[in-house]
Amino acid sequence: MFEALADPTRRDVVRLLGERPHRAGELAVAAGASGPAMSRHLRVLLEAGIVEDQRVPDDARVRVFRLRPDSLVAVRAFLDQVQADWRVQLRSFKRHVESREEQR
Amino acid sequence: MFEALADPTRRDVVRLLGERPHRAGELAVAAGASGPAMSRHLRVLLEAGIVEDQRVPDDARVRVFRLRPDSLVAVRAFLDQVQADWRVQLRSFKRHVESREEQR
DNA sequence: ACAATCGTTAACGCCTCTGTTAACTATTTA
DNA sequence: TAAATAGTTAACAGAGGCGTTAACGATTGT
Repeated sequence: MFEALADPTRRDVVRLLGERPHRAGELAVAAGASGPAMSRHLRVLLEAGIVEDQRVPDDARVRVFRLRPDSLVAVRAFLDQVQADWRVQLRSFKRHVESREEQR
Repeated sequence: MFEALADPTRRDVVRLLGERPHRAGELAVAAGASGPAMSRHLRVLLEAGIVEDQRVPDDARVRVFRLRPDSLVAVRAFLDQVQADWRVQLRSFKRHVESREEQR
């Protein structure tokens, strides 16, 4: 998940697929990567469940990739948990300061 | 940013620091990492701006690390942008389908 | 002064990730 | 049938990430 998004080229792909579905070759050009390189990036994203592919009926050579937006919830969940904990931490720190002030 | 969070040990550290500040040694034990390994993980997180450190006045040997929760906004911004684009995409797809249905 | 503690840095080896070139499969077109 | 197109796979090399052990610097306690 995070590992899959660690690569800048793959983040570009995710951004591009956020806008609209793309074919493999389009992604390679748009992201400035070679064919083979893009192919492996796409496999990583597929295995991470971040994208899905589909062959178009007209031309069975091309693969169209699209985003699976629900897949990013895991990343968001991580952030949510950390920041929720942080708020609890802040609250207890605030209590601590206030109790010290009462002692004056 | 994403690179810093790509490592599971570092994500553990971020989770732990979400709960409360920790000393370097505590983090090493809690995350099951050796001292030197943790030291370098912490440097990565520092350089990514995800954590900050502070030496305690009582004992100048220990370093206390705490989270900088505002630093994670960049990650959240990435997700927000992608998912906002996705919603636009969905909307235009819906229009497309509806216009096809009108043709029947 | 001496020993113990906290944490970092250095040097090494290993493994994984990434890109490139070349070859290959499958499909479409001339 | 032959050539062109879309994309993947294979084999190689380079670079960087990660962990370990050993040594080090700084601080604290006896």
